Order: sequence, then structure tokens, then C-alpha cells
Amino acid sequence: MAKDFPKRKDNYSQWYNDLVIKADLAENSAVRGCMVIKPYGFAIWEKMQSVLDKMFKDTGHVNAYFPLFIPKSFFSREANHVEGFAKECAVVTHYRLKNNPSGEGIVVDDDAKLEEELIIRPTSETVIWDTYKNWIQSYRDLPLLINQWANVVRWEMRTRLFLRTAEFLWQEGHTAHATKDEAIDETMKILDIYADFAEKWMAMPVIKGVKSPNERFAGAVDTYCIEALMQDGKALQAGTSHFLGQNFAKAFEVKFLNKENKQDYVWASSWGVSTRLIGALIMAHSDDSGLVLPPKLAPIQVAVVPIYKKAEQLQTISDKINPVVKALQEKGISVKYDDRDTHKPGWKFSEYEFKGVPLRLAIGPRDLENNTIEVARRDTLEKEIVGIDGIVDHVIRLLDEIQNNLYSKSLSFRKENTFMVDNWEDFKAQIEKGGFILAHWDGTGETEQRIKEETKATIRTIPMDDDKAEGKCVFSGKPSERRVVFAKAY
RNA sequence: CGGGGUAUAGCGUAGUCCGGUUAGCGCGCCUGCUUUGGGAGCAGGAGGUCGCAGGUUCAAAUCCUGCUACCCCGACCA
Repeated sequence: MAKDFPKRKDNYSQWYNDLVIKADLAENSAVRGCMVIKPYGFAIWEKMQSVLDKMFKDTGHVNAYFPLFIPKSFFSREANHVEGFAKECAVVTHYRLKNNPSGEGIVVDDDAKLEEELIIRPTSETVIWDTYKNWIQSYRDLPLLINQWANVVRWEMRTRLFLRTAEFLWQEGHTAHATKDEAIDETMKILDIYADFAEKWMAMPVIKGVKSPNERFAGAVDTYCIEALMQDGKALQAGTSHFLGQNFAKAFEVKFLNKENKQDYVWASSWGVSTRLIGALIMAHSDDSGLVLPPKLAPIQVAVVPIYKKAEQLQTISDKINPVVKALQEKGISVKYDDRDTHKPGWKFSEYEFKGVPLRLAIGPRDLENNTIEVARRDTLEKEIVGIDGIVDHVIRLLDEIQNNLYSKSLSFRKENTFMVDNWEDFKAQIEKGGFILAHWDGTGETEQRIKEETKATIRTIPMDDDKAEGKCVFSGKPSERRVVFAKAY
């Protein structure tokens, strides 16, 4: 399986594409730009979902579901919004097929043309705000804190598994608030949740910040994001949280009576993360031996491989290991005891290694004799023989260590690939090599555009945590009040 | 959506330029025996509308036209 597997340094995008396919995460479908998420890949998404869903619910959000189809007229209500999405919408125009009157097959029935075309949602702000209008009359109806897990469609020109597909799965939160401050607080709260999730669960360090106007979500007042650095030196936007101001409230006439008995427009936020996170996860940790998964999101955390010659030997091993498997499961660890006799141990080793299972235990006749077990960790590819008696605690400790190790490795990588740059020549040279560039920017869209044209690099984010330090724009030399993060991006 | 490339068994490929036996090979798959601590060995076997649709020809994987999908590079984007 890992035979003929490309190395990252030779061809990074080939490496990624092959990894997704060979690790059995997803494949291309019969429909252009759409993917089939296979069980192993979907299991990662399910883990992500369950963690995020709990985080949302713990902060007072509830789930609901809004329709896949959006009437075309809804879209034109918010001018920036429609402009941002119009070019990539799939449109339903008919509701019936019929047998081809002049031959084989089946054709669209022209008599079944829809009065008004339906857009397949690229995002749900419009249909949701059209609904919220009916739900909100008074400040007592606020805040409204709703999330939905859904699929959306954006007709992308160029697609890549997980990173950009025409259809993808995500969650989209849509909240309504009585005051501006409350809506901004919500936007920030979610950004913190996303950053927490990325760092604590995905073991992937991120920079929190705000997008420049050019990169802002269509219809938002401000777009906040978490931005991660991939191993090839390109940036990946991993999540976004938008402060929508009163833009959608005004577009959809969502007003409420405040405590002073005055009509006001509702303040809003929206936020989302998608199956793109799986792409981020893959690129953050995996190596030339295949996928590497952080224990907290790995569908299988521990694989156990018995080594035996005859059936009665397997029985002896199973008798020895089953209590261990059970004890691990009782600690909440997902263990796969792989006693299939259709594959050999060496084959299984390679399989679990390539699929990124964090820990592998192997037990054979020698171990039975010595009361030991072999432990192999995926992150370092190290193996050790340990006594079987303390194995449960050892495994728990190791999983924790692997989780932390992956995070600190990613963090060191980011530090080594983040550069302060103060002149234009250095900027151009460094962008070619990749990484995050911290440079001064004069704050204008023109400069941002010029830099993009000359180097392909964009402002990934204007960091929130940094200390401000004045300087001169790396491109124009005009005054700048802070450094921003430049990079080439996915 | 523009430029370039590719499409032959589940996967990877030879053959295509220059049309002509039964489309060849490796991996995988099936059966049997021997194996099993890093992707086993030997023997036998199954598996092909040559991406799809037309056309040229006595004859098409091979030549021509159209279409589709994927990959790379651009523009667009989570």
C-alpha cells in the first residue's frame, strides 16, 4: 500500500491526493467535483461533528434544519451576498422528467418549468433570515442561537478531495441578537471554540484574526477566521465566524421591539466549519508513510494484532489479550482487535500505519512467554516491548503523549516557517519558499491586490493576539499600525 | 471557464506514431499446499463493451469528429 507512495518533498499535491485515496478516506464520484466520503473518512467527520456539536450545545446553541432549496428572489435581497455567490450556484429549473419522445432515454419535461427557479444553497443566510422574520418580534425572542448540520453546493471550477468540492458537508450557525455587542461577542465566542477545537482536538495550531475587506464573507461586516499552516508552506482557512451587523436583518425586514418599546433591526452572526477540516487534519500531521491522526479524532485509536501460527495459538493469545481490549474500551478508548486470518501480521502493520492509527499493539508467542507486548506509535514510528500488566495505563499515557507531540511538532513547524519581513525583495523571495510572512501593510485594498498580482500571496488574516507595532508597509512604504499575515493559500 | 496532458481487467501499465493472429505484463483476486514478529513462496485459475457516442475501412485500442471524467497550470473560491 505504501509502496510507490509519493514523498511530500517530491510532489506535495500528488502525495495528498494519493493519501486520501489510499488511506480509504474518500474518492471521486461519478459527479464532477463531488466526492464519496468512505466509511473511514466519514468516521473522522463523525468524531469532529460530535465534539463540535457538544461545544455548540454547551454554549447554548440548538440544532435545526432548513431547506436545501432557496428561491432565487431571496438571493437578490442582500446585494453583496448575491454578488459573492452568484457565480457558483447550482439552479433547479424543472421538476419533472419524461421519456424522450424522439428516441432513447429520458429528458427534462419542458412543460414542468418552475415558476421561480430554486438555488441549491451555497450557504443558508437568506432562507434562514426569511424564516427568522416570523420568529422574532420582541427582545424576549432573542437571542436566537441556531446551528444546522447540512450539505451545501458551490459550483467550483477546480476541486480537490476535502479541500474544495462542489458539494461539501458543514455546520452553519446563524444567530440573532438584540445588540451589536452581543452579536460581536457571539462571533468571538465561536471563533474561540473553533480555535480550541483545532488546537486541542486536531492538534493543529491556528492564528485567530480578522479578514481584510477583500477576503470578507459576502454580506458580512467583519469576517473572523482561524488560519493554519500546512506542511508545504501554504495557508489553509480552517473556520470562519462572521459578524453580519444588521445587513441581513435589513434585507429581510427582521425587526424587534426592544425594552424601550422601539423598533430595531436584529444583529446577527453566522459561522461554519466544513469537511475541509479533514483536509487540514491530513496535511497538518501526515508523513511519507501515510496518514497520521491525532488520538482524539482517530476512528481507531489502538489496533491490536495477534501473531500466531495455529488456531489454538490464536486462542491462547485472544484469551490473554481480550481482557486488555475490554479494559481499554472501558476507559473509552476505541480498540480494534484484528484477529482476521485473511491477512498476515506484516500486512496489518502496514495497513494501520498507512491509515494513521495512533497506537498498535502486537502480541505473539514470545510475548506470551515473557508476559510482554509490543507497542508501536505512529507519530514517531518507534517500537518498544513492555510488560503487559501495566499496559492499559501505558496506552492511556501514550495516546495523551501522541496528541501533545503532534501539536508541539506542528507548532514548531509553524514557528520555523513564520518570518518577519520588512522589505519587498525579501518578501518576494520568502513567499516563493512558503510559510507565514508577518509584514506591514498600509491597510488599502489596492496594495493587497497588487501584492496578490505580483506574488500570488494574500493577506490570510490580521491577527488579534499580536501586540501592535507601527512600521512601514512592505509594498508601498506608507505607514502601518501592525503586521498582518501573508501567505499563499489553499 | 482558458491552456496542456491522460483515459486499455479492481489498481498500475505495454501496445496507439506506421490499422491486420487469441490485446501483453506486474500487483491484487480465486483454489491448493507450505508459511505467519514489517506488505510471504510455489503451482494452477478467473477476470477486458481498450472512457462514451458516431464516422472512415475488408479490418479500429490504433485513424477522424463530438462528448465525458480525471490530473497539472491559470482566473474564481471555504
